[in-house]
Amino acid sequence: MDEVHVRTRRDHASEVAEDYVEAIAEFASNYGSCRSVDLAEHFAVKPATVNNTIARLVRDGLVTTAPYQPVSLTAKGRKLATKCKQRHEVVIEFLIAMGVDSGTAAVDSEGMEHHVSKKTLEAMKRILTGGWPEKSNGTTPSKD
Amino acid sequence: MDEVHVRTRRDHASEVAEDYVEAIAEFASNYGSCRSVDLAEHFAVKPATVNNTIARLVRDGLVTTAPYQPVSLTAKGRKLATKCKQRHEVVIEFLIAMGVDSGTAAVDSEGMEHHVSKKTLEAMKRILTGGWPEKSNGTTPSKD
DNA sequence: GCACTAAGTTAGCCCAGGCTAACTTAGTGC
DNA sequence: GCACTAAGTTAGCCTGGGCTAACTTAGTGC
Repeated sequence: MDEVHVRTRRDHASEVAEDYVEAIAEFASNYGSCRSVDLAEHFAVKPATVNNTIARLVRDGLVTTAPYQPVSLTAKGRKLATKCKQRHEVVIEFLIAMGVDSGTAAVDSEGMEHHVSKKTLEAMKRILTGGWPEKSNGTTPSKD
Repeated sequence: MDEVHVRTRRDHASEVAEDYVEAIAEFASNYGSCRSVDLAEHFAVKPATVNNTIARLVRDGLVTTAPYQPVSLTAKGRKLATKCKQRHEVVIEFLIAMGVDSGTAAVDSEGMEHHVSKKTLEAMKRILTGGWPEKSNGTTPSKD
């Protein structure tokens, strides 16, 4: 299955976009709006880099902005942000439940979340609410 | 903690290198040697791309090669390959133990493994051998 | 030993995502 | 209302990791 790597590369491409919309939503909800400088600080990158990235997000229909104006999410961007935030929270919670300290959980989840498929996410939720699967009760061989 | 993102970006940079040394070790052990065409097929990329990547690996002291010759790992490369392989195996095994089907586990692990820290890996091993942590038995606040 | 094929190489291109340096704009103080 | 500062923008550069197209090399058949 070399398609595996194709998929992984595809996930990769949208990572920064996902991180940005998530952060933008966070700033908007905490401070009413999200400025470039907020994002630059949050991601530890330079303002010019933020500008670059925002341009791509605009191109991809995830955010809107105007010169010297804060950025805001489109409906599409908001939807993605919500999805990412929920996924991120589940992953962190899961790591902590595994016994990982919260600092490590924060770092690891940041990288991992983008590669956690819907199915794996469901498994995490299942375990968080219902506990670890008793023995091998089937592994329900789903068709991919 | 915006250092989080710095770390994630750093992990990122070495992902391809890790995947390559792992694959090279695999081919070497299965077929005695590893050719460019093997890697191209395995990662679903073009031969020219493999060449590019190999050049970086040589630069970074992970592999050695000569024109029209198979590539082989340096000691450093072998060490990295071993580490990655073990980590990869633990992650897959863990996902499957979680109740994720093996196809999904293969894909997800491919992306996730590079972001799984030593501590999270230890937690996975602990759970695989000793079971899910009963209640919150401390979370042993390690000092990062 | 020559031709053909498969493998590998080289050059030149693209995009993502970083950077610096230099500039412009907006907002505040006085 | 002007000056200063903080924020944002623009241009130009770099690396990683992809690509195509055209070439070279190695190995095989006959």
